[in-house]
Amino acid sequence: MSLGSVRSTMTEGPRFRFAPSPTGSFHVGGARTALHNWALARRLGGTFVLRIEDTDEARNRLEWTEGIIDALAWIGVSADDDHFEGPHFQSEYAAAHITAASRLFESGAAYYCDLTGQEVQDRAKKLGITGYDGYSRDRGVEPGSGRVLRFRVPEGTTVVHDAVRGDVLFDNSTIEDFVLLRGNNTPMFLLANVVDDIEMRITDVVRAEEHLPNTPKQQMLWEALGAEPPRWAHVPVLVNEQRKKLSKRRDKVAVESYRDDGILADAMVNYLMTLGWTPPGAEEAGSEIFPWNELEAAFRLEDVTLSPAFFDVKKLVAFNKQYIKNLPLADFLAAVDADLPDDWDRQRFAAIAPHITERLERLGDAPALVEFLFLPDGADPDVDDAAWTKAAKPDWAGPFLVEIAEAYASFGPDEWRSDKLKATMEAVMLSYEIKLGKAQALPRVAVTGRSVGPPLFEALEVLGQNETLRRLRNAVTRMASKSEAD
RNA sequence: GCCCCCAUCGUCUAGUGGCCUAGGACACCACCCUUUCAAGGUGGCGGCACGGGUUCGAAUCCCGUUGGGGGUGCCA
Repeated sequence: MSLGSVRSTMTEGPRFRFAPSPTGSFHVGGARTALHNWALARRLGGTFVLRIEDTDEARNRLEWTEGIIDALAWIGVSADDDHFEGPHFQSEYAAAHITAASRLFESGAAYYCDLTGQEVQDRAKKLGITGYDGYSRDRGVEPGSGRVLRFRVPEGTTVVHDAVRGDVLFDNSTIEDFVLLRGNNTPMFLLANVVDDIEMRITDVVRAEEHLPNTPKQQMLWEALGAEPPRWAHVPVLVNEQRKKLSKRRDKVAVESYRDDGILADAMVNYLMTLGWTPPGAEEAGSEIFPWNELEAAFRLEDVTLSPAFFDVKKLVAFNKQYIKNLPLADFLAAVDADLPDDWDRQRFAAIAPHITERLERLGDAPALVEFLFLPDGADPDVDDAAWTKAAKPDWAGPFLVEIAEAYASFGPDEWRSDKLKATMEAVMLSYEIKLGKAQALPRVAVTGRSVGPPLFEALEVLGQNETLRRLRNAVTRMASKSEAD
């Protein structure tokens, strides 16, 4: 990853942008917006511009920015791709913001006001209105310390053409003369944002719906600055189970936290894309699982839904399960490696891995499933008492266990294979008139400590004859002591 | 309060006036398969918020009601 200014080689085509503020973690909603912009930029042969809106938090800039770029890379938005441009930093455009503000003042599109925040509030209260009443519109206030620059909202109606929702009309009389420059002469978000977009020749603004109410103000600024406004698109917000906008405080929203939980990037990307949109062909396919290149080729703003979407972790996990199951073994081993204890024998894990991939919801579930294979020599697994009691209950359980242990003891070194282990158990169980499902229960608890896990005979093959016999004999002893106690 | 947006199964959605007795995915339930658990297969449960219009015909168009959400800073 390089933080140097990466210039896109794309010179034509639409220019999209993704403009996060560097506040630490990367929000899943932001990830979805980035994905939308990315899909469109690539499909349309355009550019994805990354701009870090770091107006006042410049100190941790590098660190946060690296985090954002890494998170973007994780979801496939790669800074090395030809369609990627940036990062640009809002803080580096401060001069342009001030210049634009001056132009607006000189043209009369904006004016200074010397009221303090408190005075504005007091006036509003007295007048029975909310917000600013336009007090200084025609007072001819000159620039000066403590004076804010406000935009002179013209009369009329502002029409926002939105690719997702169609035309949205705003009566300008409902929009107050908003602040462009603070009393300390620093630019407000709205101004900085618009000036940056103009400077970066942005043609398409695709973002979450929460920005829709800002849009008429921004559009008026574009026009006042003599620029042609971009194409707008506002996608619905992501909400929690209470149907509130996902928030950092209440909800688990950090992309990194899902990654750390063992959610695969492809699963996250695929799931995020299905919120507010369905890939065409999903119904015929009976599945919503699609590779990125197909999602990218099919995504259209016009097809995006209009209502907020619940970020459902259950469905995310369901997607993740599919993706883990479909992962080539080598990729699975690489992905899960970080979740395995350092001292586990990787070769041994690789031997059992094919039998656990379809049993995992998250990568991090892997260790618990096969722990019994990685105990120090001579150590016994923790036995689930309920599972043991249940498996040991039938009258035949004890004698059957003894016979299995004896049969397995007679295996030669080359015979210790899952197919033979299974065949032998099937032969023994015949005289007990039980099925394999019942027969394997006690040996399973004896060897793994639990009633569920990977297929037994495959696990035994990996465990090896010595350790298997030791655990089986241990269990035989336990059965014996139990019947004595009775 | 004011402005804006939205409204199909529990959830994500398909549906752009007749193809809808409303389709799929996730979740849930049952059965089958089975070496436990998974996976897989089959089936099931379950929805057009409400009220008025328009129309031969409305989930689809219009109006209203209700409900939800977003925004309303010298935050971004």
